[in-house]
Amino acid sequence: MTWFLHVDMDAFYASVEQLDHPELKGKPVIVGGQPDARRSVVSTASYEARKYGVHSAMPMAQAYRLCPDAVYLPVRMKRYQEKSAEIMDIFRTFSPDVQQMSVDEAFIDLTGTQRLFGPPEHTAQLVKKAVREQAGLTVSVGLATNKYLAKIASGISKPDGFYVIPQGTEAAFMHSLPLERVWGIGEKTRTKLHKLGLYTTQDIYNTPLQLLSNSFGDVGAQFLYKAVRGENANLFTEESKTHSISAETTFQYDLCDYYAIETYLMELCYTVMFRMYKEGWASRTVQLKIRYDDFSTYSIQETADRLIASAEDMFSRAKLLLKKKYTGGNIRLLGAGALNLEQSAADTQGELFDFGDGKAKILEQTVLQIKQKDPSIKITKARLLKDIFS
DNA sequence: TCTGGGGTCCTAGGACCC
DNA sequence: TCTGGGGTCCTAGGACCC
Repeated sequence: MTWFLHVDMDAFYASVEQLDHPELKGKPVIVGGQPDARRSVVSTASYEARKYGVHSAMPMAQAYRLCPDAVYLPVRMKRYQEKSAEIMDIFRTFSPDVQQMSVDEAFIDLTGTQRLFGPPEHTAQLVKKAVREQAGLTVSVGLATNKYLAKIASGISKPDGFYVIPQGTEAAFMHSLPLERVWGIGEKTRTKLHKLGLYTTQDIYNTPLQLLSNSFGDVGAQFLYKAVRGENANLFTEESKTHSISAETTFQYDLCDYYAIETYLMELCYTVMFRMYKEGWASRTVQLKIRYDDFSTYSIQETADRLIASAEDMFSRAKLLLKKKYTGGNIRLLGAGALNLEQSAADTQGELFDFGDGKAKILEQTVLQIKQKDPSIKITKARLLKDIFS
């Protein structure tokens, strides 16, 4: 019998802040953009703040009205990643098979760990204890016979929760679950289900696969059919086929000056390309994303025959996309990305196939190396300098 | 009070080839 | 001279998740 544990850290960003600043323990803490900044949202609210109705993705201004006395803190991603790595290492002392899903959650395969740690229920408690004692944080865990159910289970009794779905009760568990808790069914799908007269997991259970296919397509129907039976066993197992790296910015005030738009686009391209250098990716596809003041959102992408050679190269491709897509108007958000990433090959052919970008790439990578050695050193394109001095 | 940023996967249609 | 069928690659948009 296979057993999977899903571990979800409780209000992760806020909890790390409370750990690093003990005087904040027991107080409402809200991590996100500045509360007085326009267009910022809540990343994480501590459970003390959630009592006031504050939750993730809520506009900061609204959170501030609900809970003006909360402590508002900016996101310190590096710190959370560091803490995350520490906790993942703790997980790996319980099983060699740890699958990290995001900064604050992971699956731990407990199949065959009985000899070392006892039954899975016991091991789950050991994991909670180890994280609490060694990392100073609480986590919620779900234990089930497949990853899909373990993931749902971990959300049942948050925070500091523990929920087991015993073998043989999988379908019964799903029948007891409100639609809002079914992973993979969001607001749009729920509305669509309601229109079909389906309000519960049991309603879906009693609907023939063929009927579901008519409304949700073969893949969607298959997902729903299996979900309500607790049978999405291999949902999180496949390696993802595609990878992408993107960066986007929502401006505090809309942009309509073409030169300013291009300058931000350049900054985004440099951000994306520098990450690709660091992580060893290559790509032939550049994507541009535009969101206007009415929130309408458009994207355009173009795949070339040859790889993006440098940040400058990516910028010139993105500029062409901007020219094609942007017809004027107020831009609220601008994004740039590289899609269909491939492993970057060793740079042995650089001289042979130098399309004039070789120098740009070497320059950019040198800048990156200097920045990595000493992050306090500021080197940047003259066009971006205004950001440094502003 | 309008609505962040970074991802993955799916669909439907078009281009192109055999 | 009214039009098959399959496969692959690409694109734009949408749904969902953390």
